[in-house]
Amino acid sequence: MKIYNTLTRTVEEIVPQRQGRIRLFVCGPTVYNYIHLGNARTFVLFDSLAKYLSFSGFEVFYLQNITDIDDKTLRVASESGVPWTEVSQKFYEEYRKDMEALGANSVNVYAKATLYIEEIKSQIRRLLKKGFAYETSDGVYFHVEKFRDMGALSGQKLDKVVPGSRVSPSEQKLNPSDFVLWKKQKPGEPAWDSPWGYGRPGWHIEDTAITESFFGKSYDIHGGAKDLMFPHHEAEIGQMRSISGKKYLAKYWIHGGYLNFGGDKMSKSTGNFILLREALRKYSRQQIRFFLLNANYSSDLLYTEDLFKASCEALDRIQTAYEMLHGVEGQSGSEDFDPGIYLSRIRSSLDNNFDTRSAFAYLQELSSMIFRSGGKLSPEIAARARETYMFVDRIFGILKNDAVGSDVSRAIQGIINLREEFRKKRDFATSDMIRKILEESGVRIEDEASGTKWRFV
RNA sequence: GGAUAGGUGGCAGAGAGGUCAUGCGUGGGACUGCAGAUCCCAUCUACUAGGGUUCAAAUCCCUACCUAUCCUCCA
Repeated sequence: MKIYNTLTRTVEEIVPQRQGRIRLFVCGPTVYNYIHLGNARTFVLFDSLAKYLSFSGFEVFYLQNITDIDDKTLRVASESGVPWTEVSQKFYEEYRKDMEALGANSVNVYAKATLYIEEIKSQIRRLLKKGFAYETSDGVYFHVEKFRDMGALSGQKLDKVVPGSRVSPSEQKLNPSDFVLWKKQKPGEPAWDSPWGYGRPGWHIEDTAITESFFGKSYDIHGGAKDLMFPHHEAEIGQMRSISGKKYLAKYWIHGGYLNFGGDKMSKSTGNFILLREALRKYSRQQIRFFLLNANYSSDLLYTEDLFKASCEALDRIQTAYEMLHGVEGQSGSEDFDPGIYLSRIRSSLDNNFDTRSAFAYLQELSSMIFRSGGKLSPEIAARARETYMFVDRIFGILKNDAVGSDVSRAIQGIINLREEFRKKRDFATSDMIRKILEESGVRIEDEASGTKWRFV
């Protein structure tokens, strides 16, 4: 498949460094709060991408880091009067629960930064030895001027970067863009022993220490949302390539767009966000995933209630067509068609820079074909169509596969049979009441010529 | 100031030189006890502006304007 590589600014065929195996790393969350829908967008993207790469025949190893020590962790800890380790542990667990609820289950290893302190120190030691880092009274810093390719990923030129307003005058940095590798301990802060005294790792170094542990000095794909491109990903590249001397840290860099909310980027620091778990209370994970994936992954996506609803309508139609496949009459329709072409079109859309929007458009076309057939498809065609839906579902997780034949479904079927008795007697007042009560309980029923269908809403 | 990505029908959003994107919405009809779902017809000849290249441009080139994001923690 081809994918847009931020590093080269072109769409490139993915050719892994090791035949048939892809090593994928994605920046995970800083666990000091619940994740929001914008975070979820990124994780759903890479979850789906990892699954698609697997389906495309690659053996994928998907690694994600967990930032479990950070200024924000400490701030939350001191505000709530809870040890920082409890804050991290709690929100790490909540993050995992959220991912589970979202069906994002393709990560092989979640690596917590604090479990890699030795590896982090080893990297810092090597950077110091090679002259890429220097020590000051408050920490160890990476000297950006020593790394020629600094800024290559984002296109930024060091001398044009406006230094942040938060750079305090007391800092002894050689260049305003120098970033911290090791933060020396301040009173009351947690710390680990090191050649540079007690302290804790900087944010950027944890990722390269973790990826080096698992993948070595170079791997295939690095993912993340585009807000991490500068300076975080630049810093990672600077650190690892300075150590390794290799051409790449990762050969392909994939950046996802933002989820915007109320005109602005969804962001924890501005308070402009919807928590994923809040969204999951109102909507199904299928609806959330479809909404997040029904857009170009690198473009920003606007969230509004209306747009979300429209997306749900579209998904509903796909879902209804899929369900219709279960009840086909087994007779050939006048308009037989080949569902296989939709599957191959979906695959080529995905092969083309993971164009999920077009892939879904084809799925919608397939759905229209099924509706147009009026439910009269040969079993063979129905089976092939079902295959297409299942393929899409295994990668994107957008279809509801309610267990038909479960105890619950038998109970619901019983109620529907009861309602049918009233309908036969033309007691519509009672039958409508049953329908209304079922609807309020989350079961929608629809009368069709072939019988009454039901589904969860 | 620098960097990056963009400007497509009522809305969202694909396409990347010549043929229907798709979905949501809207109007009408069919079906139905009603509702829903679905179908049919209609609505829509849309591509920021101005130049150019070409037999042909939403798609390529130039100019202008506009938007978003990053340069500070951020998925």
